[in-house]
Amino acid sequence: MSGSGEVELANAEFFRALPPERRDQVKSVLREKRFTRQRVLFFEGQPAEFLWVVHRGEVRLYKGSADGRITTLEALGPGEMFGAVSSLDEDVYTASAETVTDGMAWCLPRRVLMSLVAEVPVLAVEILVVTSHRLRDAHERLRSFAHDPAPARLARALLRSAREDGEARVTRRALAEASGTTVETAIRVLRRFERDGIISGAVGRVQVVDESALERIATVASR
Amino acid sequence: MSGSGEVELANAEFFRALPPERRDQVKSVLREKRFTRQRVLFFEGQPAEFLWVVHRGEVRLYKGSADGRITTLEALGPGEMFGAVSSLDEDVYTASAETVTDGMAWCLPRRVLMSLVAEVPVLAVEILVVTSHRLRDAHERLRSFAHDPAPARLARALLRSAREDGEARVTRRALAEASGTTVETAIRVLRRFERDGIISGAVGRVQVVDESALERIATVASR
DNA sequence: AGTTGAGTATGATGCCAGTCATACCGCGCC
DNA sequence: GGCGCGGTATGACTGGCATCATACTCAACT
Repeated sequence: MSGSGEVELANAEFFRALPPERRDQVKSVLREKRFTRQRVLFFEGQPAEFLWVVHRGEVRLYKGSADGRITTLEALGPGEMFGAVSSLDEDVYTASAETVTDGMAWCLPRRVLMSLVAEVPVLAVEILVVTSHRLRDAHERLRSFAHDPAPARLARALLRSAREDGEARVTRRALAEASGTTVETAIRVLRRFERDGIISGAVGRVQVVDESALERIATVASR
Repeated sequence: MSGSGEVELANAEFFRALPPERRDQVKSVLREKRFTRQRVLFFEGQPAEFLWVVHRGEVRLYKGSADGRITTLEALGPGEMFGAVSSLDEDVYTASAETVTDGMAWCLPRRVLMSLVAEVPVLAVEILVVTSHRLRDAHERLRSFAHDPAPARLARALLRSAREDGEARVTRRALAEASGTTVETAIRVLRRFERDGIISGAVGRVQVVDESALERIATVASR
């Protein structure tokens, strides 16, 4: 995620790789989907109809387990795309998408995407760069989930969602779902961070005070 | 991973997207790297010099933690590529690669890869399809690592590495590293599987007897 | 045959974290 | 104001899994 403002079509992932004249052409096919917070955009398993690009607001991709637990896979902000992977090589979405805040997203129909990529192959490179980055990210989180203790994973999640000023607008629940643990553990750990002067807490908000301490916790073997 | 035989250049990932005349041309630039088992091909953090494609044998990508524990990210067989993601959008490898068996791999220098993609953009689509598939895979494992108990994760790893006849040539150690647990737990869980008649064990080898039972354990909330 | 080492196996111990139950607080809503 | 709800918080209980120590089996090597 990269900031919470608003992004021009021309600067958004995917669209920025489009030649300007094409961009206007595509614009007419685009649907604009306005949304309020905590709305499901699509569920895992539904037919992948669109490539989505966030214009304003925040969206998260997640997966649910059989027992109802949820894991957040990606948090996306203005300019970032999602649904591309499913649209290109699978016919259904392989994760669910939910809005975090109010906002708006552009939707590009799958068929248009396909023909666009066929005509303007550079688009594939653009999508590839984004996908590559996310794959590396997923690999690193995979390693972390495999062996890192909960405090380290939570520290990572905190650093991820904190802005430049160190503030993170996230609930304990959101942090838990992003770091593969439960709300209770998140609360306990964050409470300890607060006692140690590493963060200061508030409702639905966490202020990172000692960033380097968090980074130490996130990376070190922790014992 | 897809079988353990040998693959023709023309059928390998990446190369199959190349027009035949180009293929011969590229062939002359290719290096053939022969290897024995348990050899490190490259470490995480080293400059990404090549795109690799397995010709014969098995290779795995992995990451190590500060405390020495290892997580296997991908297991790759004949025809499958790796190092592409790093080569394209980063200048260093973002994971380590190690051979599992004896075999051979083709190495395509990074510069050649870059210019090839620029000239033959369809290559980007080919790489994108592979990368997309791996990203979806990584996401699913991420969910599994976040909340699934060790038996479910091990069952998954077993199903992944079993061939059509149900035999998996893996050590307990390899299974542990692929499922985010320890050798001891892997042993314990596999022992229980064996008692329950789900698998039959041997040194460095596991025979899946009751595949559907494994699938149940892998997917169900396990309690 | 004896040695070595890798893989496999088991039990004891302890910690970490998940579950359950409960409670408080602030806030929006009726 | 009273109510309900979501987020936060805490304590008691429980269980899964890691750690450590130890030992067995088998194959390779000498």
